[in-house]
Amino acid sequence: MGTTQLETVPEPKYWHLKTVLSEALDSEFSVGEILPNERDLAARFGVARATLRQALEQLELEGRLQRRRGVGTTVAPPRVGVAVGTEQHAWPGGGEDVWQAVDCAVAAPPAAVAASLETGREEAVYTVRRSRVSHGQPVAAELLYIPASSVPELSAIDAPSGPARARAVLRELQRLELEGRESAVELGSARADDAKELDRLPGAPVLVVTTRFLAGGRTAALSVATYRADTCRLTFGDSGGVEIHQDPERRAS
Amino acid sequence: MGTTQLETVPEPKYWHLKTVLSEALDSEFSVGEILPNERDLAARFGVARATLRQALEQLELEGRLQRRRGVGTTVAPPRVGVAVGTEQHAWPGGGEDVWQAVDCAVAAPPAAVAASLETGREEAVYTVRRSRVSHGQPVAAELLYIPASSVPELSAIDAPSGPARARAVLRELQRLELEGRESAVELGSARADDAKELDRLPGAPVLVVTTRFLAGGRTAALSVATYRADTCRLTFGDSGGVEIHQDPERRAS
DNA sequence: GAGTGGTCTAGACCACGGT
DNA sequence: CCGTGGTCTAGACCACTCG
Repeated sequence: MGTTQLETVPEPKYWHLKTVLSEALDSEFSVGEILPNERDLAARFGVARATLRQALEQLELEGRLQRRRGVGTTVAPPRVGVAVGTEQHAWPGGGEDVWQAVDCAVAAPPAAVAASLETGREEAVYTVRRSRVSHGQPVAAELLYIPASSVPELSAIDAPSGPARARAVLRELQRLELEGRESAVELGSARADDAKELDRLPGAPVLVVTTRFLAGGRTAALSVATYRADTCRLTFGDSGGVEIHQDPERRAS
Repeated sequence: MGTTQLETVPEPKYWHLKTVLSEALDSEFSVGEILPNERDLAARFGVARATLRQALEQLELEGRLQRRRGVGTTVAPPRVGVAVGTEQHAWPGGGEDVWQAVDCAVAAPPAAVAASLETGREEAVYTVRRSRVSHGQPVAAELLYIPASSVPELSAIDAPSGPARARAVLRELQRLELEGRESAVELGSARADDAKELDRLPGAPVLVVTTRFLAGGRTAALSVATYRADTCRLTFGDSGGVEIHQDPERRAS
């Protein structure tokens, strides 16, 4: 009996909300501006707070928003482009480096790392922690795994634990002839320790860049770097590392 | 009154759940196996379904699980490595290509694309849709923007709309001398059309690879490719594109 | 039609950051 | 202390897949 089938596609509320908010961000807000709190926003749109939050989560994932507990929700600046994989034939720590050595331990690596390094299961490797800062904000945390066999000249007690030892290991690495590197990027979620260093909550989305450094026909070092997915755009260039200032296409709806 | 402050760090339930489930996946389940449904799992762990879902969401984000409405939750296979940015100096569509041309339209591109192409705001460009399949599964959807000025020999009605015209445009592109390319990777969420092609729901997490093809001192073409973030690991190699069969380090907690 | 995951609600309490 | 976002609950209904 004339059951008018309008509203043909019942688009989810949160999806529609996201679109509306996204347009509002473009036209009515400027970077850094603080949004009304979640309870007010939910009331204003006539939805439950959970639904509103679902929309905000998506916008945060896309780098449009930044939310901080106890503070509020702010409009995020455009993602910062961080160069990865330039200086194709350079060891980590060489030349002027964007990374800062934080610490260095000697320990057995995770199983997957050991397999990639083709070291024994329980064989200890140098584990260098580094952090990367861009525009005053921490953007990445890295763990660099270096088998002792890659730096044979180094004695384990060469320097006191800490940044000094980390730098000593990296310095020693430069002596090898680097034959190439292979990188992979995938989505992950921040472990508790990385999250702390990145000023995010555990579980925050990150881009994990795994790089194998090849020398002497094998993997001489392995880097696992986790970048903040909300604030970073990873750039790979073969054109001399030209900085792209162009805003990438907004992928929102 | 001896308020024993055990449980020192009230780790969120869903986080702990994620860890437990993750270990269970490693030890008690095999790839493709189907998990109990969400209501049963929630009951078994004594949490609300929403909490259980929060844990599952994280695991899906990390590529450990695959959920499909009306079907169930299954254990996902390891992420497939897809090569990006190899054949550094090749145009899209050249040689044996992993991409398949789907369609080609002539339309005004999004503002951000127009800016990157340095074309006029309303200037129409060829917009080629391509899709990429790996191991029988769709892994990426791409939009290739090519200004008419990059393929001057082509007449707009050279071929009927559809794959044939798409291939004609790509063929024409080969005539230019490619000077380099710049790529960037960032996290995004799938638009409705891309989601459909990738067999996912709108909003699903994707890795967006934006590539500028440089010729004649300017951007001759722009590719925006969206890869399924749950199933893909993007590989960048300067060592001849050696396939890495090694499982990357699991970033789960 | 039965069973699955996806959406949505209206509450509650907690952890954190500033005042 | 108050206000913020983060977590959690116990329901309900919807959209989809498949037998």
